[in-house]
Amino acid sequence: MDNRTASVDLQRHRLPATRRAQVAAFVEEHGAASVSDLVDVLGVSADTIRRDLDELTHKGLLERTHGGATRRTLARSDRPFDSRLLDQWQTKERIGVAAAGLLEDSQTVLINGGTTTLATVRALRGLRDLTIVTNNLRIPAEIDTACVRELYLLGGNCRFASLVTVGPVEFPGVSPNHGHKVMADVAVVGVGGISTRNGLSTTNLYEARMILEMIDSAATIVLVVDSSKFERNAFAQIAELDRADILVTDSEPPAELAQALKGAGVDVVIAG
Amino acid sequence: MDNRTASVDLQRHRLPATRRAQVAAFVEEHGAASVSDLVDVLGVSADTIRRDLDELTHKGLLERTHGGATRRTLARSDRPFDSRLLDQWQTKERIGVAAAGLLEDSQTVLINGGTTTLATVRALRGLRDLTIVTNNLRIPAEIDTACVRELYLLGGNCRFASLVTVGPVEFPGVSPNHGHKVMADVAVVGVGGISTRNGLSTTNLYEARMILEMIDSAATIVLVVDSSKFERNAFAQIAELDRADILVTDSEPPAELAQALKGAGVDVVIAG
DNA sequence: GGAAAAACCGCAGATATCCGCACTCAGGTG
DNA sequence: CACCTGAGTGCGGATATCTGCGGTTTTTCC
Repeated sequence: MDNRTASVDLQRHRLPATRRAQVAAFVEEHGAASVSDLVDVLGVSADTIRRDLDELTHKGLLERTHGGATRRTLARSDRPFDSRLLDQWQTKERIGVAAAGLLEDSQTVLINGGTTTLATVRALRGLRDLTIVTNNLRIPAEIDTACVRELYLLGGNCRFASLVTVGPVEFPGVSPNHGHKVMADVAVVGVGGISTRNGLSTTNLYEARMILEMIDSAATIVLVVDSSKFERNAFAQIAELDRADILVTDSEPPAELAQALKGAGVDVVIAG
Repeated sequence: MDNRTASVDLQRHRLPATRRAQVAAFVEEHGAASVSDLVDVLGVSADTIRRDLDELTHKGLLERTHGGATRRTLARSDRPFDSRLLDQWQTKERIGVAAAGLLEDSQTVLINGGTTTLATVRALRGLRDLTIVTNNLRIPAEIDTACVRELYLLGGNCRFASLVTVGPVEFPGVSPNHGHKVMADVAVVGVGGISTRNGLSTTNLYEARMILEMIDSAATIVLVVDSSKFERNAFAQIAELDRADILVTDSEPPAELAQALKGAGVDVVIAG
């Protein structure tokens, strides 16, 4: 119930996209939800919920049923068997589904490395005509090719541990003396730490620089961060909190951080 | 019966879809279930259960019987083992080992896409301090990290079928107005066809251009090609035979091609 | 052959959904 | 500042779906 109240608080005067992400997160967490449940939780009319549900169904994030919606029946092969890993996996998948709810057909999306961003990519099924730019080498094998118009991989030095490249967010041009910078609608960014005092950080200096470039290159910044990163500082600072627009995570941030996020104008979506 | 009480608790806003899922789960778990059983468990009328059963049968999730339903008879799992694929695989591995034998510690190696080049990468174990530049997305996950000093991935448009990128053989520079061309000791190149009259070819125009750039960027060109490619012409021509230095393959080329290779100064290595 | 159980059919009440419309509100534009 | 525009939302009424019930038909089994 307190959870419910919190959601209503966050929902007030926020973007429709944020609410839709919350709907997606709710359904993903509970496995199924009725329209009336969602009306209670989010405090909007049933019609609006239905429209959200239809929208999310169109994106392939959930399955519409009479009276509500259910989680998409997932038949995934790479589910970990270790139950502790399974918990983490489910958490990340939920965050992924909520984040995918923020995207729209035909957008250009920048995506960096990490398992949480990868979960977002797995949740894209149903979207269409996306242009994706990433340094994450695992994305081409995992993504549903039906969603993408083009996928561009950023070149650079390869890091084996995380299977990403590090380098400029840019492609060599046809003429050798100037490259193509990238402009995107949305950047989906995973980071190593998010804290009140130092903002966003990650473990690697070059990666930090790369993420900052991505942030500079996109109109809307969506952070996908699980709660274990709250108030943690990784080695290299990336940017202050106010560079982000929406934070998708799995549980309420601690009070101080929540306050800072609010002050920085960051919408928070709780997925689970 | 306590089970029933629990169900009643959950029954508040139960979605039809949820109930159907429960029906399916019940039948799946018990192997079979009668309508009256399900009526007891789920607390709805027999007609509703029947309609659910019909629905689920129509979706192929279970088999309808008089008075109830049973688990769907399992699909047969015998899959014919394709020994031809195994042969091909072994052939490629042999070619890979032979090609890896041509490389030396501390070299810079350009590698393009394809399963044969990937076999070469798997055979690198034992070499040290290599600098590798590739457009093959599968290499970072497969390569033994002990062999490499640095691995650079060429950025560009991603091709899903082959998991490679296509784009210039070049990296964006630190200053945005000139890129870094690449110079390598060896290029390990797989192609789609090799013929007396048209030389080297591949299925994709952009890939052809990229391979040519690789050839232009390396001192020594090693072709890794299995014998099924002999005298075959793929869609896009890459270069004449004389651009290659060494051909590693699995069996003697046909006479005419062997002659042409000799004329072009290409050493032929047969991987036994 | 006949009785009991199961399935089918049509109906009616309760929801859920669909559709058009009006209203709000932020973001341009003259 | 007035005006327009378009997305987002809530509302009322028409329509569709779900569900239980009584009545009828079919199946099962003795």
